[in-house]
Amino acid sequence: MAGSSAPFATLHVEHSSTVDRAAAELRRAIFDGEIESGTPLRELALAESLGVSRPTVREALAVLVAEGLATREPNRGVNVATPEATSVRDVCEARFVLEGAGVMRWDTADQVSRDHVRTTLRDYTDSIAAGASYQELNERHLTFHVSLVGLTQSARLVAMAELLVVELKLALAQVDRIRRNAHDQADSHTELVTLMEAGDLAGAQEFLRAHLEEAADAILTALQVS
Amino acid sequence: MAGSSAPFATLHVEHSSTVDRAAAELRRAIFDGEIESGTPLRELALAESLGVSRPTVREALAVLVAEGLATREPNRGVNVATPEATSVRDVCEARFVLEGAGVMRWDTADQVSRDHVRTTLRDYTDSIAAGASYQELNERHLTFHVSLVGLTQSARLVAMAELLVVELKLALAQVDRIRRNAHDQADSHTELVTLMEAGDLAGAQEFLRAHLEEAADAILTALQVS
DNA sequence: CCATCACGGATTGTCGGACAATCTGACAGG
DNA sequence: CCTGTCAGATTGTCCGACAATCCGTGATGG
Repeated sequence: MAGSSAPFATLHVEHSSTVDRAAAELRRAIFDGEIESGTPLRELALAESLGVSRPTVREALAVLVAEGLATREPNRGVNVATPEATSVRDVCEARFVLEGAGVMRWDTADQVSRDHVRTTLRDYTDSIAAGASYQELNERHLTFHVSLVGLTQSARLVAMAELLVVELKLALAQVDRIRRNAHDQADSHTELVTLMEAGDLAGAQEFLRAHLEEAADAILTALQVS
Repeated sequence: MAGSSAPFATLHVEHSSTVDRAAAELRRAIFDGEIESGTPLRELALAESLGVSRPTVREALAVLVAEGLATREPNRGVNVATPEATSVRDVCEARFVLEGAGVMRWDTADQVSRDHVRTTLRDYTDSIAAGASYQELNERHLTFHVSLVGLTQSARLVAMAELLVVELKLALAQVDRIRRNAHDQADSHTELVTLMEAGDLAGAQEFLRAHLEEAADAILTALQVS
């Protein structure tokens, strides 16, 4: 009515359905450690706790299973997924493929994607400097890694990377002692971007490989201890 | 009871739930072209047609949406997804990242994965020689491409590749004139494996890139015509 | 004593029906 | 032309119910 050809492009209300809210609540409970890994998620009990009906709970559980946060065994219900050593390694390998592909495309990526990488890195380092909470640091850290995948310009690869990150957050929820490493990793990420800016993509990729393997090892040793 | 430590390893009954069967039936109908792209999938009508209840249909539709075969608009139901030009390009790009990563790991992959690539290639060429149906040729062709991703040794990357293939099959269902290219592509695949066996991984990757782009172009022109 | 079988409780898988909220489309009115 | 209203259709969510399946426990028989 008032003007340009595409007005209000940035406006939208979040149309959260009950299922979405239930799934979000379960996700939060898992990431916050309120529900231990391996816990069976009984439909009836959840329906009572969440104040929704059993069909709604079933749909929410289906979402969690699709995300890899929980596993369904036929006729035996849904349990919170337990991160295995093999799956941590697998996630690490998959992340290297996706993020490494992004790194190698630094030169051919568009300006927006590169700026996004710089922005997420600065957000991360700022959060460290501000002494943010463990939760927020993790969030920013992983957001930066996903932004690397964005350099491939492929929405589907980014979506896949986000799925991997969800699984990683599940593993991290088991071992929150990882928080100690947050500071050490900060410089590491800055150096990664510096390498890319300098045009040394192969070096950056090798750097990324080492970084991811180190992270996987840290998680694995922490998992073994607990 | 009778013998070795791991008997009956290859035995298993298919524990198909009603939801799985309903989803499979819908998938088949979509791939066979019985349901055109963009068709709304009404829950009540499907429940009657499939002879199952509406909640079951809802779950099956959720599966299809998660696979990317259909899209859900809140309060407006689910429609069969329509392959856009951008999504075809995106799938192509994502496939190149995944399959290319597999190609580059030919040397470091284990024997089983390499043999799997050889097997799927032979199955494909055999099917061509035997003059198999269009459906079967497509199936074998895409199975070969997924086996390339298997060279990364990452189960998650393979799962992602299979998701991409599902979306590609949706696009192919719209343009079955692609079948003409089946023969032309056969040699192309054999040459790809030959390059890898010879150790020219970079060449193989470049070959793959050209192959995928060519396929994407073929689909896109076919889509534009229709 | 040990292996097998039978049984009860608990949980899931599936079903039918029901109602409110929302969207679509058409129609009347300014 | 734009706005407001209404009826019909469809989805989102809920409730209650039942069969099928799985688990652990205890009885049975060799």
